[in-house]
Amino acid sequence: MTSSHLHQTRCQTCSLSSLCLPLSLSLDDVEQFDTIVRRRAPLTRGETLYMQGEAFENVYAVRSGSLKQTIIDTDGEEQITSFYLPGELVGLDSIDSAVHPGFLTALERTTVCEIPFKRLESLSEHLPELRHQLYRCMSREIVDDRRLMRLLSSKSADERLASFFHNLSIRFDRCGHSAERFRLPMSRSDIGTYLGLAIETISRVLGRFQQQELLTIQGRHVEILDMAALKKHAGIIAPCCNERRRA
Amino acid sequence: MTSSHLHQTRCQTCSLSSLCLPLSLSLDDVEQFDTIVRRRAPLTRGETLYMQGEAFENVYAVRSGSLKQTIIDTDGEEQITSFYLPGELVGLDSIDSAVHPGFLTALERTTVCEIPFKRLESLSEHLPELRHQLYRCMSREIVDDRRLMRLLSSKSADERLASFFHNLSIRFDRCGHSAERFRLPMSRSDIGTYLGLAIETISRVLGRFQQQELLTIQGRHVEILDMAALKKHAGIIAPCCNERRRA
DNA sequence: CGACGGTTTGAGTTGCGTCAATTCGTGTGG
DNA sequence: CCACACGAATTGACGCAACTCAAACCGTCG
Repeated sequence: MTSSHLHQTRCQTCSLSSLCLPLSLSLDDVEQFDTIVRRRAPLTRGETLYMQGEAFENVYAVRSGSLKQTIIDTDGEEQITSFYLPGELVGLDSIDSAVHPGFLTALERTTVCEIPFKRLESLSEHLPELRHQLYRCMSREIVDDRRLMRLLSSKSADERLASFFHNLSIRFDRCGHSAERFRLPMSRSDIGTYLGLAIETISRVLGRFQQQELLTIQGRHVEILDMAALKKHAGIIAPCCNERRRA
Repeated sequence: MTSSHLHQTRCQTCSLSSLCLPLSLSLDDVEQFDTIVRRRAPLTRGETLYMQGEAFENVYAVRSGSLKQTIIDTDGEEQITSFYLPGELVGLDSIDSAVHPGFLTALERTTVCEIPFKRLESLSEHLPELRHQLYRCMSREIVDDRRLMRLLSSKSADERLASFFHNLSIRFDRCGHSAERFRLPMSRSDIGTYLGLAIETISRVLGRFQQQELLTIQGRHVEILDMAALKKHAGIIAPCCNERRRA
């Protein structure tokens, strides 16, 4: 039956476990961890995992697909603050206020693991590695946000987009896709909102990138032709943060 | 003698303890916590607490004064990613890579408490409240960074500065200063780098704010005359995040 | 008093946003 | 199966907010 099917998958056999919270846990510990994880039915494109203002109960690990976080400001403007790919942890920004600061929406068919935060917290009492991993995840999120801040505060449209694609490439690579060819899960408009650029600017810059033969892009299919040049265009280089992570 | 003087101050008697990590600890627990905290000699204006690339060992709680974090990008450009005021925790972004991502520099005479992270982590094993407080601090830092991202990605110079002053006002208020009158610890140039604006723009906008009688500013002395109007100018309103925090 | 950061003010330039029109792509219904 | 419709993406023309460069001003410290 369906519900048992949903519970079949386990951390022990998950291909993403080397990216996810169980990262540095022993087999025994992973087994303990696995018991508090709930598998959810897949979300379809556009479906929301939670709403802005909703009470915070769980964090989520992305298994497949992708999501975006959208925050609606007091002035009613919509902003995208982050995208989440497989192996990444969603909801860490909700701990402080115990309320979700934004909407979490699936960009495509997406499966996530639901992890009740209270139980995660208690479990972390006896698993120092898990605790450390949690601290690291949150710390990394801060570092990544700071990188985006620097991008937004002083970089040109070209640099922002080059950095964006370079960053995506690294993250797709890490979760088992190709670093050179991938399908964009988000629309141009999403990219624009995220990078603080008008959709028309996105379009123009991508046109330029194709002329310069940095990459090709048709619809949502991207192929990066000259990674080195893309990196150079980016200015702020993501790998300096990302290499270390793997260590 | 001096060194004993430095160790005199204790968390139990610190006026900031209600903002800081010991926030929700019992008296006994605060005492335990206090034993791992090291008081340092004050930093003078311009002195660095740590350098970019240095190994991460400690986090720091600001007791008095203020600091800025500066990151030098691969392209050599200098960016200020955050300011830290009394009661705030510094260094949480260094956990992931175990290396400080930027320089931490005192903006004025500043005292900090040094907290060895390894010992903090072990201590947190037996103090659930401390653990939770740490998670909250990190989560809050993410939320605050996201707010700045939204500011940078789509707000005008006026909105950025209004939001900046409003935010400062709240934070000064929280650590015991006046919300309406305070001394800016940072230069206009620092503000510009932080908000992604040219120093000339800062100057012009502040001129405009004075004409509109939102505030007066001479040198570094600020007086906010019309908090409500300032808030309205800000668009993104900080308090929505900050009110919750106190709950 | 003169020198030197830090700040303000002015004039000219430009990257990107806005508006508007066109094209492309995909799904729908006759 | 084609025609139509609708949203997503592109392209072009134009304006403006903020940047850059340059000069003047200010406070402070030797």
